[in-house]
Amino acid sequence: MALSKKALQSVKGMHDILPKDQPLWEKLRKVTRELGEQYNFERIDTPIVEPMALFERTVGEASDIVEKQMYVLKTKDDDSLVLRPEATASVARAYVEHGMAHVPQPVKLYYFGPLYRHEQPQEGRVRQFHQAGFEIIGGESDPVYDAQIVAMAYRFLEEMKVAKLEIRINSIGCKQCRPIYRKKLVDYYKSRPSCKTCKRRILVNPLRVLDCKEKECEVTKAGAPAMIDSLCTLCRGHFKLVLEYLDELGLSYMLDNHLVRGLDYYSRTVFEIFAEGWDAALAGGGRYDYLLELMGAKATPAVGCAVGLERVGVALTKQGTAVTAKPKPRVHFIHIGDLAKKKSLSLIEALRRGGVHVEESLGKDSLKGQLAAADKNGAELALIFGQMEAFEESIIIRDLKTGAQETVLLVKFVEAVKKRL
RNA sequence: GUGCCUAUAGUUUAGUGGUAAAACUCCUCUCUGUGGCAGAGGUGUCACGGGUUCGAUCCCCGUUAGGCACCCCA
Repeated sequence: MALSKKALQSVKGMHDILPKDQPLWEKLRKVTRELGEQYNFERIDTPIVEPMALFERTVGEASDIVEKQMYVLKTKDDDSLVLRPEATASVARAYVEHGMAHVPQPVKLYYFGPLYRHEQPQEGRVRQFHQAGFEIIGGESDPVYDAQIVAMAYRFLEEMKVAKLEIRINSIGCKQCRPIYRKKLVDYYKSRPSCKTCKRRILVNPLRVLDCKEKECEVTKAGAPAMIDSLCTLCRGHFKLVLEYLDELGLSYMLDNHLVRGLDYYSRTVFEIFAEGWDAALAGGGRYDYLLELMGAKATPAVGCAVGLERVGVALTKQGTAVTAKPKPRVHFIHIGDLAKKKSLSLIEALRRGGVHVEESLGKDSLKGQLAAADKNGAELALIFGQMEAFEESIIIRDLKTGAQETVLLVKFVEAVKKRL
């Protein structure tokens, strides 16, 4: 029985990465790997499925991710598993589980893989999406790591040739100063006009009012107290150093005291990187000194970033600099007749072993058809091997541009082909 | 989860209340000894389900998917 239409379609918000998209993804993988190696990070791959509790605790019960975006799986044992909605918690889990606190600190790890969130798809937002991320776990809560992480995220986008980047950065303080700020903000909002959503937000997750884009909130938001003025001495000093290190690295940034981020585990530094003209963050990250503690492990400072890979692709397309396919094969092997076809296999094999990128059309038998295929593939040379050549132990090399052709002996034809490329 | 818009061939699109068309692509043939050309043919349950109608690809409703925005986030 034929499958239904729906069964023949990828599920909503999850897409095939087709051959034509592969050059982009190959480059993304390459940049991830190279950057990881350059900065002395080690690769880690964690399972796509994790216990649900891992994210409930760490990302935040009130966050959208946990409230409504997780793909939850019930197992036969009645465990609740989820398709991971983000990777930082998984990496931190691995750090704890494998006792990485007992190797030289900090531990630097990078990953590349898919994440799952049940959201409404739109530009730059799909349900299965990919991130490359870099995490520094352990050691001190040293601002130099924050700066390095920002630099890496920036470098990543630079290496991918995304133009006109803008770093927005903020500090959201620590356990000591954030509650004080939160109270200030709540008090401030109580007596002022704001939109419906913000009236709710101010009760549930006050910091989020700073993200609001409603007209009603504009004036109130503009006059709202800034976190940066409420930072405690330690956090202020920390943030100041982060900025100084960024200056030292020659990275320009924009202070954005409305930048808060949605996940509970962030503390102090938070940042996002945008490409001009598109209001979607291409990369983001920050410090998460409380994450391991939230997991019930020993409090351990950490900082990290993630790059939204689909978004990098969208940004490149918008900027007209999409990554394009590699050049096509340049040599096309053509056979004529059954005897030649049989012998062709080992000749093609010899070319491949010799490092020549050769394409064939062994499935076609007509000479014209094969030449047409060679032409279509943009080959520069055609190698023509027929009955006569098989007897003479030779092969014809035809230049497809000029039409010039010449017969060479098989004993040295691989070299002859190479010479002409 | 909400709102608006959209759905015709592999792709980009036209079109009509009387069951479809163009361009490009792909496949086959003309064509087992020389390509780009040409000619001929082929590739569609007009997204799915229901309703109105003598008749629906077209009008109406629902579903699904896609796009955009909200929300949120990478």
